[in-house]
Amino acid sequence: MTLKELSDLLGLSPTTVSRALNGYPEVSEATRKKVAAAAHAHGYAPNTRARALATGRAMAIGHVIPISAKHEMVNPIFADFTAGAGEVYSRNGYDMLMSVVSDDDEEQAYRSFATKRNVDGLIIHAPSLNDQRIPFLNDLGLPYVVHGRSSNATAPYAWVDVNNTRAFQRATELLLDLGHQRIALLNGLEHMDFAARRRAGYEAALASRGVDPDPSLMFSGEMTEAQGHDLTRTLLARPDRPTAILVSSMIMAIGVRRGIEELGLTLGRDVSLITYDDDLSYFRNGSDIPVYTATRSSVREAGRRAAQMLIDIINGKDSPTELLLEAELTLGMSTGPARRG
Amino acid sequence: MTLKELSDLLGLSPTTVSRALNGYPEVSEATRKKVAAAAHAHGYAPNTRARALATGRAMAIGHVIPISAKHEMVNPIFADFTAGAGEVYSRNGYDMLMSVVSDDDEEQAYRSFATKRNVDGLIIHAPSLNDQRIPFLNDLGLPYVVHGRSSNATAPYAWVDVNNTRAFQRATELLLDLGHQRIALLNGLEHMDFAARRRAGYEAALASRGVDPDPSLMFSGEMTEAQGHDLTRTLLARPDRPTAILVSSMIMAIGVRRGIEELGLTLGRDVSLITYDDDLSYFRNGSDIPVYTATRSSVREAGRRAAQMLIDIINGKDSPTELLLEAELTLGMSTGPARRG
DNA sequence: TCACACTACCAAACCGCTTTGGAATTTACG
DNA sequence: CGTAAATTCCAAAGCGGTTTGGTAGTGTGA
Repeated sequence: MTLKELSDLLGLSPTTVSRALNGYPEVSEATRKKVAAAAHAHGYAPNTRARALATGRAMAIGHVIPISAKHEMVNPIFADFTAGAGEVYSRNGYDMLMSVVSDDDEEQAYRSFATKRNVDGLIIHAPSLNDQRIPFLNDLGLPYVVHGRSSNATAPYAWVDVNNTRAFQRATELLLDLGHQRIALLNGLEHMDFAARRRAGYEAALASRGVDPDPSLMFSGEMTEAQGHDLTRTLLARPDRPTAILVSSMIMAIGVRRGIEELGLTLGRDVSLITYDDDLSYFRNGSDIPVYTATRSSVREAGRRAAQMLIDIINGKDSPTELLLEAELTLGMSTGPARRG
Repeated sequence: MTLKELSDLLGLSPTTVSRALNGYPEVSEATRKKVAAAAHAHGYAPNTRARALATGRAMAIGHVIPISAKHEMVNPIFADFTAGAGEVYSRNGYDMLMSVVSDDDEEQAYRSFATKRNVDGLIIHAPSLNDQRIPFLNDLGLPYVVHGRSSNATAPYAWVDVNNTRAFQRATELLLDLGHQRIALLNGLEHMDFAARRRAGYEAALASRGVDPDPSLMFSGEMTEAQGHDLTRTLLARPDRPTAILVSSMIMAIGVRRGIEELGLTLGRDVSLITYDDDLSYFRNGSDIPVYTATRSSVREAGRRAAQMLIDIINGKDSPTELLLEAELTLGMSTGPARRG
């Protein structure tokens, strides 16, 4: 069913039918009703491609999912972020276009979106400290929103981020309040912006209490379960082992827990643990009392906010283009007072 | 840069330029070279929307991500499946269109894809035993491939699936070989096809050894960590507690492990555990020796195969439209001989 | 009654590409 | 050399919508 067929059926011109369906005022209420009814009855919906060509708007947003070439790893938060963004898109009539590329080819993917003109905007994930995509995209002229920030960026850009510094500062302070002095940090890769900020928060808390940071307690790497386990085993084998561990991801925390329990130690009693929790839908942190004490922030909500921000930008609304979400610190069973050595 | 601009620049007609770029024979090698060079130099790529309109092909595949309205849960395997499929799509010039919908609205989402004509095919996830989407999509006339199968479907359909029955049969046999008699099954929701097949495999193995299945050891529900933990606690509190547990998902297995260890028991010694492992990139099962004994199959590879199958169907190749992948059974540290009561 | 402003509709151009149906030029052959 | 067959290119017609620039028809005020 095309517009022309529908208009022939109604004895109207395509112009009028189009206007009726798109809510233009130059059409009487009576015919608008008739048109709407007929469209519904015959299951007519405008062909996206034709409409996009005529309006110059693709009504689609592009997400580039980079895959670490080395580790073939997909960031586990994409699914939930995407779900949040997707809600907003469909509510606003936008499609979501995903492009899965090896992280070497990422720039090419953006360029291709731009020249092929099949999206109206982009969401950028996982920015590094000095992310080259930002100047690149500023040149490209396609609107975009970054999920996260890039500390060293010089030009302005739109972003939605969590206050990673504050979150880790508060978590560290809680551990210090509980009497912990040797606190290990299992962080993400430190060229990533979020990881650098988390470390800054951790160090700030230590500094404010006059505790010297011990570089041998600080790690950064891929946030996998195995990594969490292995690092924990190494850490706890030391004579001067830490009494608390601060972890950048729930998945890694699970590995930490495994390491702790393999040694016959009890989480929350022998070793305290606070983790960052992205509130992933398939990995809720306990049912009633959280298993892990955690700084929590919904990545799904971040997806919703970023999507809305991007749509606003595309539509020329001058709403704020920077949004800092606070993480909440929820007490679970993985923290307790430091035990006297 | 449009085709017309490029052709003006070259002093050629749009026709010739289009043909040169698309590899049609009616153009001399010399001009083809010239055109290709100019296109590259000016960064020209055809406007997807216009091309789609002209050719009648969207060059895009739709994925509908249903979100459980009740639990707001995103299936964690989507990310990896998507990554696999995405690789194949981009290699073949296809885009991937995602639509996130509450599972009540799923049919509407397919219909919308069909009437708006913005995809050439669909991938269907998580089929139930008697999935209504199959007859619905057969009527709709949009090619599709199902990730999984629907046992009660009457009409034929294209699918890529893992041999769930065989996988769970072998896993159960291994436990029986180790002397376990009371084996619990923590399964997914049993209206889902994969869960029903896994149970069938489990029951077949028990039957072949003359072990009576005990319905009180069989559970089905959402495969979350919390669920795994809670069920395990309940099971192990029983006087006639099972000596082994068979679990349908790695994430659930982590909860099972937590439950076991909270009771001061040791995994692989006091209680054996085999899990289904989808080989998720962010949750590799141990580094050298797997933590869990598992029936493993790469959901990423399934994504690749399903995508290729769909593209073949769209292009009218008559390659096979049914693909059954076998899971491998890998030994980890979570299984051991049954201990004498 | 006439000019003027609305209202309700429509014809045709356009978005940027592909493709059909020639037309012009070159090559091949008797 | 003349003609048939290739070769190489192009004009124009779609694809299915939106949008510009009208034109009838109705209502208002002088």
